[in-house]
Amino acid sequence: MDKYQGDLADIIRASGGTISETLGSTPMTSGGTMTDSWQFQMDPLSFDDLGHPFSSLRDPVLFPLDQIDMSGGSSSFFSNSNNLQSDITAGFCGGTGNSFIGNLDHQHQEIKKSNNHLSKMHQISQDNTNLSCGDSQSFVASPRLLKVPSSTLISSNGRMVSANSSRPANNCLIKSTCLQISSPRSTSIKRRKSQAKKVVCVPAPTPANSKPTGEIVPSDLWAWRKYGQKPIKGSPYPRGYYRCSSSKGCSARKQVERSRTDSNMLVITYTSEHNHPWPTQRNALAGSTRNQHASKTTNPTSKTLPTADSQYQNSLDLSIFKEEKKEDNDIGEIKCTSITSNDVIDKSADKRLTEMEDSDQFSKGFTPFESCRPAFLRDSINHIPDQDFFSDLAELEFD
DNA sequence: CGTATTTGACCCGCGC
DNA sequence: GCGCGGGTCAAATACG
Repeated sequence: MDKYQGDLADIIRASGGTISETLGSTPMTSGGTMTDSWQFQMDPLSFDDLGHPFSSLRDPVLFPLDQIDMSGGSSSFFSNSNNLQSDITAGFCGGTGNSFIGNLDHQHQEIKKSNNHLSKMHQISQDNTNLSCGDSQSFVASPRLLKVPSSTLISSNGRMVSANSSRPANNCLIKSTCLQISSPRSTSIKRRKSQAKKVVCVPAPTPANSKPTGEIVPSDLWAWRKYGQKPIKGSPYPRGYYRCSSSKGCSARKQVERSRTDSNMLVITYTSEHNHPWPTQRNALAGSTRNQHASKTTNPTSKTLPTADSQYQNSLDLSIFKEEKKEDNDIGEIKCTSITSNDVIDKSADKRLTEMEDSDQFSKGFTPFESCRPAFLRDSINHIPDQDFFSDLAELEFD
């Protein structure tokens, strides 16, 4: 394979993270379905710094992908190979220093290359338009699966989010984010293509009254305002366009669409970064109040449908994922315990966290999110790649 | 009245 | 250059 050299100014960052759950202790196989795999109704962004959609981008952590089988279905996650020669996409995940990553055949292999995450990467290309989270061949078999090795409190919207408490979680798998780095050839690519993007896949919240084509969008800490919707060729589902409404002039945007192959999955693409601090809880809920109300009063056939954020937020549970056991060579199981639920959505995240910290749960071994977040992620967020980082990256050879 | 959503029109990148 | 498709704009509308 040719040698690709990245350019610092030519880096396109695209990442996403999600969490899935295996069925019991049985690892997912390439023949599995995402429907079976995804049980958590949580915002994958929670693994960022309390929901910052781009926080992971500040410091991409690159995993050696030589342990990952990128053949067959794995690579089909990025199914468009038109840009194979020009784009380098390096997968990376968050986790502890001794994280586990890889496809199903390797997920128990330990990767200990903290000193050189760039040792090897696998070149793949990405075309957001072809993302198909629900495609078992493309996503379940994706190598971007990471077990969470440490106790993890999942947070979203500045709140604690949870999995469906009716079904205890066992092993939690985090689909890693991706770092897409273009080659010098792509410097000529127009702005639209070179925008930083972060693509995440999440299970589509499905309130009882939602429609199959629903517009239920998992919320994050930011306030979003919908400014457009377009039908997408080849997809039965429209794509919604949202921009940040927390701050005037913020260029952050996101697109939400349903997976073409699994309507239970949502593909959310974040573009641009927020240019302002975290919104307050009140701001974060801006726009949802009306819709929450509307969802209760509006005729289902009404032209104005309730937004997804409000409905989804209503269904959020507050949960803690506790590491059940941990072995030297394995990460053990992570158990999900639901603590609170619907009645807390109007409280601030801080208050919730405080309540949780004061509860007996913590005294019995649960830890708050900030402290139990995988150290690997913590460190990565606090560390900004320096020039050497990218120099090393540029000198990588891919075969 | 302020804010959010809807939706057709328009703009623009991109392939042919 | 042309047409397609995706992204954005902005007027109309809905709602509190």
